[in-house]
Amino acid sequence: MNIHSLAVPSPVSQREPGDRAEAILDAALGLFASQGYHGTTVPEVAQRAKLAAGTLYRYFDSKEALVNALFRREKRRFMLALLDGVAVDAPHREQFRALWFRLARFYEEHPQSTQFLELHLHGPYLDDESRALELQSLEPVVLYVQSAQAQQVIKPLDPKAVIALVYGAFLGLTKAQMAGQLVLTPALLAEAEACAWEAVRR
Amino acid sequence: MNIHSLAVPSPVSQREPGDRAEAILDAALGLFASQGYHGTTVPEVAQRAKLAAGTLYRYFDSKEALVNALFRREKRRFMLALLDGVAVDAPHREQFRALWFRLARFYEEHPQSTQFLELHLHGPYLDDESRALELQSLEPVVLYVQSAQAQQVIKPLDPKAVIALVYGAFLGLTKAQMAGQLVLTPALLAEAEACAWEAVRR
DNA sequence: CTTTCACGAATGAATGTTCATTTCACTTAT
DNA sequence: ATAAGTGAAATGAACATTCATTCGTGAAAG
Repeated sequence: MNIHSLAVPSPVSQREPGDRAEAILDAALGLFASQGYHGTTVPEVAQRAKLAAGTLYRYFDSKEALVNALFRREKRRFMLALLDGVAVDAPHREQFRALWFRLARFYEEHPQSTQFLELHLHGPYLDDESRALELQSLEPVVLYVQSAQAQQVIKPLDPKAVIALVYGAFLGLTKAQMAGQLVLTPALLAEAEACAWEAVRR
Repeated sequence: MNIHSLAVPSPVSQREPGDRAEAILDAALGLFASQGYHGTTVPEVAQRAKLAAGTLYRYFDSKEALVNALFRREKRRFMLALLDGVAVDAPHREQFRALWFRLARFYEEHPQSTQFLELHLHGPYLDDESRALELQSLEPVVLYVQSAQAQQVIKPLDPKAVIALVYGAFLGLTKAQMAGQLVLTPALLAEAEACAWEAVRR
């Protein structure tokens, strides 16, 4: 996709490209999340990242490459926040609560990322690699649901329906908060967690 | 209006019964729903509505006026489908079921409308009138929830949280279906309705 | 009955603007 | 000096919108 060393003199490793590329991705996140892909211009992204429009193209081949790189970074962040170090041996009820509050924490710390991932899930500009990552990410959660179902703890629905219901409910809350209709206090989040559990428990 | 609207250039004398504006809105619905506002061009809308780009401007002042007219038409359709003729005297459990299946029916019959309304809810191109309609539409549903809460039938959460949870869960299902991960059979919808009720019942 | 006329509706090429992307002259570090 | 990185401006394409023109129709005139 972006930086190949084919047609260019071999790159001397005296720079720190990570920082600059990260800054571009950070800038793009806020803009894509609030204005969408087509509603955001490249010069806008560059300005927020404090560089000139042309310079951005040294880090990303195109606007499309940028949005895909961003999607993959945010998706990985999200899945890491959701699953990394989760206690797979805990009771299913405990795991459910843990997953819910990990969702809540990720949203609290990265609302733009949540918004971006939701908004761009079905964008036609996402490439095969991004789509593959999307599918692959769902797998561990499906396994959790199936395990809980095997223990008769969660209703025997299609696991993807279970996920859609619970995550959909969570997203509904975040949307209401972003629209200013609701404040997601810890108390409300805890009550909503109980609701979500009641929805899917056997 | 014009009784003889057979003035179409060559082939078409069997136009939509009423208005040409309706044909434009129909065309715009499909495009805005799948490509978003900025991702859709006016000539594209005109072509799908089978008229020239310039002609569209005889019916709508601008692209923004078009998307607002469309938003209001679809929002009204949606609220009508959800609430019109609902049995306000039935038990709350019955009303909940009725509302859920009205959602399902509307989605089944107008998936693009569901998608459009969800996608454009927070677009900065929506004007004050559209936003006012949005807020006003929520009111009857809030009243239903409050009534059920007064009867100790639904959990005493913020009514908007109840709505966000239930409608969010429903939207989660529709998204999963549109992504091809799920098929919303009548059986699944009925099971999901039971889940949603378990989530919010007292 | 046929021709002419008037006028609103419809057209699509033209307009000015904005965009993604490229180019190039300049800086900076070696 | 040289190589690599950078920003400002240039470029060409695509966009929303406009407008001079054409078209189709019913009425009027012959």
